[in-house]
Amino acid sequence: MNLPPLTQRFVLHFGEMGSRWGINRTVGQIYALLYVSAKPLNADEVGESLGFSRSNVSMGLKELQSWNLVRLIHQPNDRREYFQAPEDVWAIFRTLAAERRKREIDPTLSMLRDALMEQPSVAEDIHAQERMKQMHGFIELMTDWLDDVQKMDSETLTSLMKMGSKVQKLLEMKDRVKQVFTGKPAVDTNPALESAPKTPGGNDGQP
Amino acid sequence: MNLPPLTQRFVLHFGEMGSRWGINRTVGQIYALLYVSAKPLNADEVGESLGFSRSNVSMGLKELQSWNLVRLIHQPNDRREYFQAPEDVWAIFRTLAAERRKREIDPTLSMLRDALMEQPSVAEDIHAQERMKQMHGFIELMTDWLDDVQKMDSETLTSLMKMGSKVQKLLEMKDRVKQVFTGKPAVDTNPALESAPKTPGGNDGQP
DNA sequence: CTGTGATTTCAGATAATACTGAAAATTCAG
DNA sequence: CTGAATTTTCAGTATTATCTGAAATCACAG
Repeated sequence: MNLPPLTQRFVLHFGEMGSRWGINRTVGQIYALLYVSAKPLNADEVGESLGFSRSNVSMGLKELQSWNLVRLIHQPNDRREYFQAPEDVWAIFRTLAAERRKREIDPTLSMLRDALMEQPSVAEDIHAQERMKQMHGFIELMTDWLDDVQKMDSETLTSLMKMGSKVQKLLEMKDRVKQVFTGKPAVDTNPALESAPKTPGGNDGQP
Repeated sequence: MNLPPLTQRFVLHFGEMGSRWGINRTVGQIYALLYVSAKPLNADEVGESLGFSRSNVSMGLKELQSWNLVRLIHQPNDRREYFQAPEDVWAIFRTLAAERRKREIDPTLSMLRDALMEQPSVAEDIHAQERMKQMHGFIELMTDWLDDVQKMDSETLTSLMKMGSKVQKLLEMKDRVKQVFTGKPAVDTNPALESAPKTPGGNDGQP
């Protein structure tokens, strides 16, 4: 491996972290290299740079393509395939979230759905099914929310995230505004929202 | 393995998914079993139920403890250690998020921080460092947001998530309210991000 | 078509992980 | 203390995943 120092550090780190992220070293390093590279690379260049066999690179790139994490392009007058990683970090995150969800969440969701349709035959399974129901509800809440926010554009999401927990204050504000219009405390589908410290009548005593 | 049908399906599924989630089959199955179990189990019961050797169970439980995913308790008049998985799915999620972050994100963040302090020595590294800067900024945005959000209680979070992308509407509303105070339209290159505290009358919701 | 360059496949080699049983260490009642 | 019950460690084995080189397949200019 003969890479400039910063690039090398980045690449090696991704290789090592790979195991924790559920990808292998090769794939991690290839992605890292493509991510920091200023120009698209072909498979030989990747193999050369990282010291992997040509076939290993081929499999790694195939894996990355199956994750939609690299784009395949062609240079004029060159039959070889060139690869690049998309630049926009938000786009990368969206892709990653979608793919991981497809592989790591959806199968579980579907298994849980099936299990919840069954009639438990023994006492232990009654409790087990109740637990699965809780898990199912939670995962569905999370994935539905993710679907929703993934529709928003990156700038809006950035703004929201920078607000952090201040969105809570906005909710309270919304609530107060609503009261002005309706003349009575808002009774939303979301009871928790009413636990605002400023809400005139209904402080139910929080921690 | 001799488990009631629903429990068995759940356990086997977690075992298989384990590889995708970066844990091994044993650990996945043990956790699944504890999760659906109505009562705490000791290591022998776990091993018996799942058909694992006693030592394998011991290592699996150790792993789960290092993730803070199981709680160790004692029964009166019984020297054996019993294990249970916390019930609250939100609490489980918070633990999982915290642990995964510690293992899978923080090391990368720290590597990126280091790399950004260096002076690139060759042209390629200048570009590479710029890419690392983008990645670092994004990850920091996400983790800071997560820190913020993790402080909120589960009910509030549930409400927010059920709103989904409707929070966007709130932002717009906030913006209009601000116009009333400042007498001029908000800068719209970044419509949502008026979080700058410099706006004279516009309290954007400080703690 | 044909031949060359490029890519993929795959059987076997290598490396990494998971699992077990036996032995060591720990815990605690008596 | 002692010793039985319980848990942990660890060396060896089994299993699984990764990687390679050679051969097969594919793509396309001529």
